[in-house]
Amino acid sequence: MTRRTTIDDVARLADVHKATVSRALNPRTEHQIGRETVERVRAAADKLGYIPNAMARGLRTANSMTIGVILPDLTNPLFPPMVRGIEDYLEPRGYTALLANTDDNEAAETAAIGSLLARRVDGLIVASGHSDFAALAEARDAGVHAVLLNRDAGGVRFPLVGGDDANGIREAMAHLTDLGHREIVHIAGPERLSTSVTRREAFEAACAARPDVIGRIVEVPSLTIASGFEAMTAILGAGGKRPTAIVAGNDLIALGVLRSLRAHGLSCPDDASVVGFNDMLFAEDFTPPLTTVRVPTLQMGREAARLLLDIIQSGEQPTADVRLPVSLVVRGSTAPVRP
Amino acid sequence: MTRRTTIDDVARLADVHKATVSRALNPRTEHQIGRETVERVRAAADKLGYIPNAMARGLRTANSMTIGVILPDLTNPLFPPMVRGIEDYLEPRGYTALLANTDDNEAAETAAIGSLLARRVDGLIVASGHSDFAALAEARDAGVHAVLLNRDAGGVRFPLVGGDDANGIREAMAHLTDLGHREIVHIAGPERLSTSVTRREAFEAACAARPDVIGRIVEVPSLTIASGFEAMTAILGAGGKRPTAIVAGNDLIALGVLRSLRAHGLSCPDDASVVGFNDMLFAEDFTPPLTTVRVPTLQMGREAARLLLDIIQSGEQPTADVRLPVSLVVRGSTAPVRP
DNA sequence: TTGAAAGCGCTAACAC
DNA sequence: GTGTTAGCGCTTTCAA
Repeated sequence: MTRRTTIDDVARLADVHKATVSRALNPRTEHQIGRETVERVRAAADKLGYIPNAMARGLRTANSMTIGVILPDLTNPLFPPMVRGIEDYLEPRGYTALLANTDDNEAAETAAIGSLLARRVDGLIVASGHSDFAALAEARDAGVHAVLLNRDAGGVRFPLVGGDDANGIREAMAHLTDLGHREIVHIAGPERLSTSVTRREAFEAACAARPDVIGRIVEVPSLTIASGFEAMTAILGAGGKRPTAIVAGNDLIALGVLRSLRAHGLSCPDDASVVGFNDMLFAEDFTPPLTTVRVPTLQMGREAARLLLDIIQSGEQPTADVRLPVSLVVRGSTAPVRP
Repeated sequence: MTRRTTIDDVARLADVHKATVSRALNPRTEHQIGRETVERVRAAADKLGYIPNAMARGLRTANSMTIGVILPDLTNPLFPPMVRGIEDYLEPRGYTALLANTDDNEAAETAAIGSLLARRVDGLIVASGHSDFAALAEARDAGVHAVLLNRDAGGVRFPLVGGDDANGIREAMAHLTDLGHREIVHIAGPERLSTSVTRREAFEAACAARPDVIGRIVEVPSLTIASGFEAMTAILGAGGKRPTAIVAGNDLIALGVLRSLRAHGLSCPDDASVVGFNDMLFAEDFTPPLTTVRVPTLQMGREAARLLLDIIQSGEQPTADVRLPVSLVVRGSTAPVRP
């Protein structure tokens, strides 16, 4: 890699001091410099293909124009839209996102935070919040600004941008009861995830408000297809009355439920209705197309980035969390209960 | 954000010179320092929570330990596994990936390259290659090392890591002809993508080798569900004999084909067999589950990262491209041709 | 409006 | 085995 052009090269060619080059090329200080000089500097910079070194600038200005994004697994379809939303907001503002996958694993969380702090990120967007995210405290101690995305964290308090999960469950339950369902099982995600708790509580509240509805909760250890499959298989294997509807903790669980139903020779929605959560990619292409709660993941990413940049620029912590509206999308996996 | 601890703080506490701290904390130079001193420095660093400033280090060493990843759209399910593979390889080696989405748009490509060059990435992995990626020349001129992932680029020559697409199409065609299909349409992606060209040529070759097979090619402008839907709708709308099988340029197109079939009240695979390409996430959950060519995207990402780091460390350009094996996954969207 | 000088935090060459 | 010195490429006082 041949030596890159530096500000001194440009200064020499334009026959000015490098400080002048710096000012001429920075939109915020450009007005301090004579019109003609700016032109000359620009011409020189263009000619040499000068691209300022962001590391040198960052070292001097003490901000890296870089945002760390911590998520469990990019391969989980929930996250790419969030990341895209974040990047779309950051990019035109000169910021770059640094991604770190944690796989819900404490060692990786610690490593991720360490790597991001070493790169002196100006802020953190944490989409992998859970109740015992110890490494997050390190970031807090380092004075890094952070915003939580989708999932709340336990110990460390940062503002949260999420969807209105409780309302999503309410709508799902209203839809199912309208269809005549009275025996409903909620397959809930692990308690360490705030979204699981919110959804479960909303489910319980909805049942409490409708004494004719018999609600039951099954908790699974992870929000995966496998967990959904196993939970549904257990439900079908157990004796007693089969529920007529399932409210899954998320779409992956719902997909596992669909697969289990199929494996048992049962039909959805004829033998059981299923509702998912998130409206992830391809939810409409499953067999049957999934009725689910749409969460505006792309917009959530944008909002998180916006909130974080606001915090960085103002230096103030915001007062309240941001809850974006969700909406029920009715498709083929729900139907009136069979007589 | 309170001032972070620097190497001088650690030096003061350990009562050594900062150069000693630097050496003691760097695994590669640690042996130069006395055992006891290393311990003392480590203790001091731990106590202060010292995390070296990667920008300062990068400025001094002239490498950022950073790799730029250029892709069309993270939201396209083809890419998250590749990115994950890249990150999994980079992370334990101290590198971080910087993502840039281009949306197949020239302005964004230029902006992406510029932003990555400003951050002085040590190398580039380009998953958005196409025949007129002009901005790539800028990277080449800057002396940046690069590896192409999945798609080849036109003008600028860099090593490519991809799947054995030609063989994938051969296997798909063998499968279809075994099932008795003789009228087959290939819905090909745009010519600017090397994968489209390779697949199309393999399709043509397979047809040429089987004179009893009537192959036809329909080209679409993008590898999307919408393109697949429109193409299939046009095929069904046109008079003449309907093909008994479709070889889609990728899974998204195949999905569009499935949707179109359904919209026309036709059944897959009864009225037409469909083969996709990539085996992207959830291909097995569609209606019907998609027969497709599995491309090892995660492994391709790893390989690309490995190749790039090798190039960076050795300074040598590799001789040949890397082609990873692909395999046909037979599922429900293909069946024997109806008599 | 522009120049000079200092320094961000680190590592590498050179001393001893 | 450890200290000294210089400098990576930039921005930002302070002067003029």
